[in-house]
Amino acid sequence: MIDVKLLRENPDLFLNSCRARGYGTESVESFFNLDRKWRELTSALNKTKHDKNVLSLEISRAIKERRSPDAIKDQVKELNERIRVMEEQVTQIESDREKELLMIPNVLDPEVKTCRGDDNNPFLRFQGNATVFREDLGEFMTRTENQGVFTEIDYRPMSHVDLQEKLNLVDLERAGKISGARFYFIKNRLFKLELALINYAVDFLSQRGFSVVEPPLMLNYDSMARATDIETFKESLYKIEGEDLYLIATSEHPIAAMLRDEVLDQKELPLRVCGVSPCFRKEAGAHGKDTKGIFRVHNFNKVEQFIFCEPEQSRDFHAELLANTEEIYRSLGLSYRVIDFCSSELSVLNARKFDIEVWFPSQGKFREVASASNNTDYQARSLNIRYRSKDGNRFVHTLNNTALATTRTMVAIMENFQDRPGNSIRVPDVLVPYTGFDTIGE
RNA sequence: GCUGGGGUAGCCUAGUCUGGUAAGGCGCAGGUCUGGAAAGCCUGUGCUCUCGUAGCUCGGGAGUUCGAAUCUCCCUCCCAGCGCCA
Repeated sequence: MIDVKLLRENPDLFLNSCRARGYGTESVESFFNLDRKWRELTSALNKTKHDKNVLSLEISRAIKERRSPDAIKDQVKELNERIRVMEEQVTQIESDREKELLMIPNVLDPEVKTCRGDDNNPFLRFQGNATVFREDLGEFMTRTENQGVFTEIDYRPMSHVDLQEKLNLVDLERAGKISGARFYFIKNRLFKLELALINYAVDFLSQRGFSVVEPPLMLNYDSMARATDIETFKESLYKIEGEDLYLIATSEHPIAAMLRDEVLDQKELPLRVCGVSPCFRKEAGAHGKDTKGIFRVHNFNKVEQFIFCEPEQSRDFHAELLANTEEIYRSLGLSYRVIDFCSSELSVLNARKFDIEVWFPSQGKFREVASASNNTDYQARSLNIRYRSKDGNRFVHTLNNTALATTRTMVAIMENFQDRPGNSIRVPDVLVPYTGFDTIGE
């Protein structure tokens, strides 16, 4: 939720943000219309309530002085009826105004480029040495603005779908039989690799000041609605039938909601939290995309980074979150590019967002593996998370970034570290202490 | 799931029986004092707005009443005991 005071003081800030995102400005205009009506009505209402309070005291006094209060009582009854009618109107206007307010997106970080379409997301940097099939060199160099470092190969590596079937690592068919498309059984050494990835990421973040939590996997409507936006409800969330509960789509949401309605001490900030959990997603907006394999699935495990901090520091911590994930992928030996997001591609919550996209040689594409968001005070205001400062209680800023989602990272490992005939997969060196083996297959 | 006890401002607590418009302490901020500090003393310290001799606020909602932290009902969360259970 945005800052109403700031909106009243500086409407242009929000109008410009809406325009840059490609949203209409109707919400802002409609808000001001309703706000004007609300001011007029609450003023009249408060005056009437004041009159009532005065008369009420008068009754108290009359009783003490042994005078009859009946005449005053009748007056108050009349006022009560007027108050009841006015309150109904105010409640309606407040609810309409609130709806408009929730439609107004966060103010963009001034660094965000005004542009549209994910093809135009500004490229920031490339890291690594990618294995690139000759035919994909054009795509690779375009996406890295000719800064990509690569090793050329003259064949297309096996897709993870074929490889995992060949090596008996995933059973999609039976998962489909019992649950449907986009479900999977992970088996054997691939499962141990998954545990290794989780443990590696948790250790990595623990060494960098993060506490670790396994969150509730379901949230009630109120907490979920405050932690996220309408788009997530439409595209991602599974509802539990007959209960006020939703399966989480990321541990970001329970971690953010964890501190809702709390006032933190300034000393507690920054608060770095690492969340580990399954994530459940309907993928409603992705019909036909990535239908095979485990790249896009209805549930997967993810290690998430989350930071609560003071407003002045959120840009620095955004950079820290990005650097952490880059370091994890670099240490795994995977090549990636970092992109900044276009104004039109950001979610309602985001002030700014970076993505990390790893090179998948069999697909011949960079694909998203991590998403680093700075939600400034937007999420914290909805969740009412504040801290005590010299200037009174202020809303914290919240930031999040994937540390590592297991399925996508395993796909990346399968596609980048398979041998030529697709008989085995090399385990990244940093994971060997966790897996206890250095090869899958053979 | 059952029984009992609880939820009051950032924290702790009084008020609830007997309805009359949230008392006090801690912490925090400012002032006074001081060479500087501590202590003491004074002031402020829930939210909203149009900033007032204003309105709202006692876990949430509904009811009774001129008036509810207080009485009634429903819900919720916490604690203890019992039951069930991986």
